[in-house]
Amino acid sequence: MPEPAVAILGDRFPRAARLRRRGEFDRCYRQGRRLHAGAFTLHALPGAGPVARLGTTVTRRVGGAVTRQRLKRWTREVFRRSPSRAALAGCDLVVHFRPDAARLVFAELQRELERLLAEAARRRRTP
RNA sequence: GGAGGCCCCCGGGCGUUCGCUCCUCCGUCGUGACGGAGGGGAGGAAAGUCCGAGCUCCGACGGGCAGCAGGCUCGCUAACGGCGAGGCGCGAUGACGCGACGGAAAGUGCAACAGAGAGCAGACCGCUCGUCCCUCCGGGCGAGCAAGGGUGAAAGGGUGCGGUAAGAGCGCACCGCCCGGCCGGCAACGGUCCGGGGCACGGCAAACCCCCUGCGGAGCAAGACCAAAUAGGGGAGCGGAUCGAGGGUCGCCCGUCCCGAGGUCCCGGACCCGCGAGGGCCGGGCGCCGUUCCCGGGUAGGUCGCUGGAGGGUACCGGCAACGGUAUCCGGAGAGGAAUGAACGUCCCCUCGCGAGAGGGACAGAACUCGGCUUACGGGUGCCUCCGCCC
RNA sequence: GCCCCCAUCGUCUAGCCAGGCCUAGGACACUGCCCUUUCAAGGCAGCGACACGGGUUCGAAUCCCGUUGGGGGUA
Repeated sequence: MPEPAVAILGDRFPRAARLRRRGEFDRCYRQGRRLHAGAFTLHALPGAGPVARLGTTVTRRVGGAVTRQRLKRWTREVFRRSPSRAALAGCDLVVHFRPDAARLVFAELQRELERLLAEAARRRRTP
């Protein structure tokens, strides 16, 4: 059976759509294009895979475990429903939060992250 | 009504949509995914990592020294620095709370400054007597004293009476203290009916230390297993007894078991000499096969460890209680860049607003698992204490 | 995750183990004055700290407990 296409994936977010190894993160940091928002950075690395893959990193300086987990969950939620997701198929993405991300609320994060995702998708089509 | 104390409980509920993770069942490809159905899915502190255990590895263990920890008594417990009850001390008007609470009549040490004197002490101002000088005030010398003043955190019992030149446990009464007996209590300790002692023995052991008790180390990134590559590789062992250099583990030392180069004897030999008894020589063999162990090589990855356990609820029984016993019921997370989220409706509480409505609802996220402690934090029931007012 | 260590002026540090001499010392920096035509250098003076909360002691930066905040090791 061929790998499931993005259209079949829909709004779902299984393991195949997540970065899971140290090396994959490092490759994004070193070779990926960086896009900045107020409190976080998006590292985007184009690839040949069938789906876009996402990883999230938060420094301990951001806050306690609850704060850091919340940011990761929000990030996944935005990515999962993002309209730019299909256009980014094959890309490896890492969202890294900086210490002042603790003051973010969901609506603000959603607006900024959507902006970066759309930008990444646009630059991929027209390099 | 206001301030507080103690114990216990809860940690938002219901519904819809889109997702995540694990388990079971079914189906398809195929042995791991995908699809479908059903079910489970953060806490009272999951936290800090401060104690105590289980579990795993370091080969097993004993003794001494060192080190560390604990330290009123009796219980509870797998264990504890935890909990319960009791004793003593301190704090609070009180309910109640807090306590590193063994030893200073073993030794060593410490006590700045002030003060005459700080450890088996001391006489600065004083008090008294004698004597001398002096008109008086007062002063010198000798002797006795420590009541009063003063210094200090601390100055060798307190109050009163007697006593005296003035004084002093010098004597007496009461209080306190020490020793012994008696009584109550398992004990810590208490009582003070009894006897003895005029009182010596100050403080600090979160100073060294002494006494008693306990403790091997590391930690699930412990540890175990698996396919593949360097690699169809290399090395050692595969009879017994005895002696035994030495080696190996928990900070050090010693010892037992353990491992063990090698020696001796026994043993073996298809080789050499001899007719033979036997002697010599060689050997614990080489090659091949089998088997055990080591190196490669425990690194990245995968699987296991991984959740059912000193488990929880209820009832009865024993116990003041902590807790224990019996019966019965329940099944309560197991991820791995790491699952509980997002959006909305409604109910509950609080704030703002005449109102429609708006905003807010704490501390905080499992990572091998338990028992505690500590810290953070929202709310509630009950009982109790003190104060004010009313009847 | 686990295991350790540390905390003193704005910065770097001494004192801590054996408590009192600490009203906490030094260097650089900062402020003012002197010197100089001016600046620098130099001299004098000043400002300025024991992370926080309890406890032990007559007395705590020092000893003990807790909290907070930093740092390191470990695959």
